[in-house]
Amino acid sequence: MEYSINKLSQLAGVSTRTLRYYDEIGLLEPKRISSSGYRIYGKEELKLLQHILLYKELGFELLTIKQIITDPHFDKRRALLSHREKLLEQKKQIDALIQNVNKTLDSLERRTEMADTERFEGFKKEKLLENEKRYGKEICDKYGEDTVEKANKKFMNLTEEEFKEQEQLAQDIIANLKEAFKTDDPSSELAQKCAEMHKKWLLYFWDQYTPEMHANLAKMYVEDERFTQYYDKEQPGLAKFLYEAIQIYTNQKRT
Amino acid sequence: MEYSINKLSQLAGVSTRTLRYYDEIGLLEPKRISSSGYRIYGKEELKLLQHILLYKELGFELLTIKQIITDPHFDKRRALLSHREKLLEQKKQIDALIQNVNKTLDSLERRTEMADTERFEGFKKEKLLENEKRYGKEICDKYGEDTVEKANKKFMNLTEEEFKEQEQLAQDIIANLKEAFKTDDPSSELAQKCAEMHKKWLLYFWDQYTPEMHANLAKMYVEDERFTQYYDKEQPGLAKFLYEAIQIYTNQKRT
DNA sequence: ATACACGTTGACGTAACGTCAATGTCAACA
DNA sequence: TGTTGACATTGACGTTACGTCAACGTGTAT
Repeated sequence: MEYSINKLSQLAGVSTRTLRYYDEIGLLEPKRISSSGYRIYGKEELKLLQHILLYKELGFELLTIKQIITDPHFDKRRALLSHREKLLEQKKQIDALIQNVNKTLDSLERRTEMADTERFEGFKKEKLLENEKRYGKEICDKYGEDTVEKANKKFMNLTEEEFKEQEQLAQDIIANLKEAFKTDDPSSELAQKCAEMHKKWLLYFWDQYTPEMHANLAKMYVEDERFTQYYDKEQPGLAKFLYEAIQIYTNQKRT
Repeated sequence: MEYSINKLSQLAGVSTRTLRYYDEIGLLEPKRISSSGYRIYGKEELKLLQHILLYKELGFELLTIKQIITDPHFDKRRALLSHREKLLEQKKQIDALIQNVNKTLDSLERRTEMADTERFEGFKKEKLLENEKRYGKEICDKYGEDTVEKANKKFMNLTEEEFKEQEQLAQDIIANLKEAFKTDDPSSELAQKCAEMHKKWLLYFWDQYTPEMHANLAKMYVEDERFTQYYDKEQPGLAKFLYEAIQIYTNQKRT
């Protein structure tokens, strides 16, 4: 029994375009070509095609399928195992995305449903959520969940006034830092004042302070681009400058 | 503060190609273009870009993101909800794929680990698995799990000899059917003999037989391409011919 | 002779960029 | 002032697995 491209496509339930494509990439070639150039397939090709479709249903790429069916020594078990790993990985990613979407939905609902009196509390919660989404794991890993918990609690206890002070202070630090940056000397008086202001700012969120912790945080300012960016968007190099200023500042404190 | 394309890309952690692409599709255009044609971005663009990346992390398509950020009346909640649905759907699909891969792995292991004495049992199990993978749900839905269970059990009880008989019979049916097909008359003697042979064949798997069940199955031969294909691969139209022969055969039986 | 179904190759489009290539611009240094 | 090197531009191809034309050739029935 021989089949034209149309018949084979109907038997197997794929489009003729698909068969032509498989021919093109050498995945499934017709048994022979008729004098007028028509593709002619045989029973073998039908079987092969069914094999191909089986693997396709498992989500394999055509290139991989080609290897599987052309090389009979190909280790199918290994291929299946690694493929399963890939699928599990994908599943994990999708789960993470779903969680992420859920969080975003949460914060959205909070914002719309919040009464005016609760607005500030909701606002802070949202900031926390945002923060968690951006840095979540890393911070916990570095400082321990306990420390993070405490910081969050302190943050939630801020009054609206304190919050505004803190914001203002953050702005002042940047302004002074920009000035100090011109001197290009992180040990300059102004730069050291910035480091001190930065410490004061931290105490809005931390309930204990050690020079080590301060120096450690500063290191993150240059190592993690998400922090770097906060200062560098005002002036490239500002994050590193602050880092150096804080190193000098905390070294003096420790001696 | 103004940023060149390179600075912005570093601040936000994306490639310059990405920024050019976003410009190309009108997702994020620079604040202005310098006299020499350079793209120049401002702080606003940085913020917008961060928003874009936020949505991108959630797995939104760029086209959707464009709508979200350009139209402030866009219903973000609805977008998030429907997006979550999409993700859940994807997750379900991946789960199904994983199950499928697991089954395939199972049947593979059975084949390799099987001792010679168990070969035939393993072989039958594999056939069943294969079958289940191909038709699983539909058959159960049509006949009820109970009937399917019984049929599977009967199948597993076949001796090697019976199995071979059954295979031979299936081949004979096709051969006769091809002959009968030439007459183009499903009520012809030969065609009716085929219907009877088909009944006999069925009794290898079914422990009860009614003309209704037989006629019903025949209907599936023309309605479900996976069955059609089994006969049509020998001769287009064969499945339908058998269907008609069986209809006539069972109608006579019922009157 | 004509109609009509069926076949062919070739090309573009998809999503979101990566990766060249060819060429222009800018600041700094010898 | 010429040159170097970093940075910018546009343009184009490649990626995956086909869908969807277009332009054109074949086979068969009327």
